Amino acid sequence: MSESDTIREKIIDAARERFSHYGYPKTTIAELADDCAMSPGNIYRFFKGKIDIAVEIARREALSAVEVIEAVLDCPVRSSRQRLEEVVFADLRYTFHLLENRPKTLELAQIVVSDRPQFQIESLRRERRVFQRILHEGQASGEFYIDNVAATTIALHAATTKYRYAQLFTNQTLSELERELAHVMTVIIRGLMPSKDSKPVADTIIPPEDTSPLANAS
Amino acid sequence: MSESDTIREKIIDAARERFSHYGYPKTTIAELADDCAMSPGNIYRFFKGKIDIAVEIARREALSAVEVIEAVLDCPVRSSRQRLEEVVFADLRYTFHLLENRPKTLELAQIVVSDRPQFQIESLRRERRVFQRILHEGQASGEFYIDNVAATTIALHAATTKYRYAQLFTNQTLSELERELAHVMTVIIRGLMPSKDSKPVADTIIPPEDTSPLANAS
DNA sequence: TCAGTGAATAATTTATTGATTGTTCATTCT
DNA sequence: AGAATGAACAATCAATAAATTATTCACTGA
Repeated sequence: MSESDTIREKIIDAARERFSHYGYPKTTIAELADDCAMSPGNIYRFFKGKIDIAVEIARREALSAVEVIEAVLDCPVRSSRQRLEEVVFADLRYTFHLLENRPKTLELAQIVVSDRPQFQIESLRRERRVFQRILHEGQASGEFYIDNVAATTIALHAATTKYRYAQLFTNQTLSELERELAHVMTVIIRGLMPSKDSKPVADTIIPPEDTSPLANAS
Repeated sequence: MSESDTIREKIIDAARERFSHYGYPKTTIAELADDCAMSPGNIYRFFKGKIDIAVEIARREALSAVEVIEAVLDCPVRSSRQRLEEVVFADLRYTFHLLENRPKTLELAQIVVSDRPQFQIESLRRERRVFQRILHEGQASGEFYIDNVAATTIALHAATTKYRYAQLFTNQTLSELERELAHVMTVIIRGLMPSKDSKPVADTIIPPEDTSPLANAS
C-alpha cells in the first residue's frame, strides 16, 4: 500500500468514527483534518469533496453487507430452498439490526443516495446477484423449475422488498416480520418448485388497462 | 342531510380545492373561512383542528381508492387467478397515476399519516380485505390450495408492497413495473395453485439466527 | 338558545442576519 | 517537483427576530 493510500485510509477511518458518532452533517472537514494532523486543504488531495468520503464509506459498508449475506451460502446447507430462505432471512435480520443499532449508517446511506442515485441501484444489483446464483443452482439441480432465471430473480427480490430496511415501512417487531416473511417464502417456494402436473401453470399476462384511471377529477 | 352537514361539506370542498392546488401547509384556515363566507372561528365548530379536515379528506380518498380496486371484482371475469391479477395491477396503476397526476394527494396522505399512524394501518387493512376475499373464493372453488388464508393474504400483500406507490421506491416506468409485477405474480400464482403431487411442499420454517449480527463494531 | 363572529393569544412559519463550514489556490516547505 | 499549508471566498447553517397562522373565547345577533 502506497504512502498516499495509507493517508487516504486514515481519513476514511477518522470519518467513519465521526460520522457514526456525530453524523455526517455535524462532522467538519476541519475536524477530519485535525484527526489526521493535517490542514483542511490537504483533505482535498485525497477526496474531491466531503460527500466523496461518505460515498467511499457507504460503498464499503454495502460491500461488506453483501458479504454477510454471501457468507450464509458457505454454510453446509442441504437444499437450494434452504439457501434461499437463509439468505432472505439474513437480509431481514441484518438490515433490521443495522437500523436498530447503527442509525447513523442509514442516515449516511440516505445522504449518499440522494446525491448519487446510481449508488442504490448498484447495491440492489449486487444483492440480486446472490439471489440469482441460488436460483441458478436450484434450476440446475432440478430442485426448482424456473422458466426465466433472470426475471424470476428480479421478481423474488421485488417480492421481498418490505424485508429490507423494514422499519422504513412499518413498526412491526422483528419476530412479526420473521413470521410474515416465512409465509411469503412458503408461497414463493411453492411457486418455484416443479409440479408433476401434466400442464404447467401459465405465466401471468399483464391485464389490459380498461378502467379509465382517476375518473374522479382533480 | 342536515344543515350542519351541508356546511361541513362546503368546508371539505373548499379544502379539497385549496389543498390540491396549493398544498396543505400553504392553505390557511382564514382562506377556507373566506371560501365558505364565514369567520375562521366558525370552522372550529365543524372540525377540531386543521389537521382533522385533512384527515377527513384523506379518509374519503382512501375509501374511494379501495372502491376503484373493488370495482375490478364486479367485472365478469373467469377465474380467481384473473381477479387477483387484475386487482394487483389495478393497485399498481391507480397509485402510480395518483402520484404522477396528483402529487398533492400524496403530500396530504403523508401529513395525515405522520400525525395519525393508525390511518395508514387501517388503509392497508381495508386493501387486504379485498385480497382476502379473492383468496377465500379461490380456496372455496378449489382453484387455489391455501393452508391459512389469513396468513397468505398478509404474505401476498407484503410481496406486492413495491407496487403500491412504486415511485417512492424506484424511478422505473409504469411499463417496467408492470412487466416486473407480471413475473412476481407468475411465481405467486404457482405457489397458490394446488399441486397433484403426492407430498405437498412444506411450509417455510424460520431459520435459526446463528451468525452473530453486526460482528463488525460500530 | 345557539350559530356565528372576530379580536386576542399561542404556535408556527418565514425572513434576516451572523457565524460556521466547504472548497480553492497562491504560497511555503521538504 | 510534489506535498502540504492556511488565508480567502462562497456556500451553508443556526439563531434570532418578524410575520403569519391556528386556535380560543367572550361576545353578538337572530
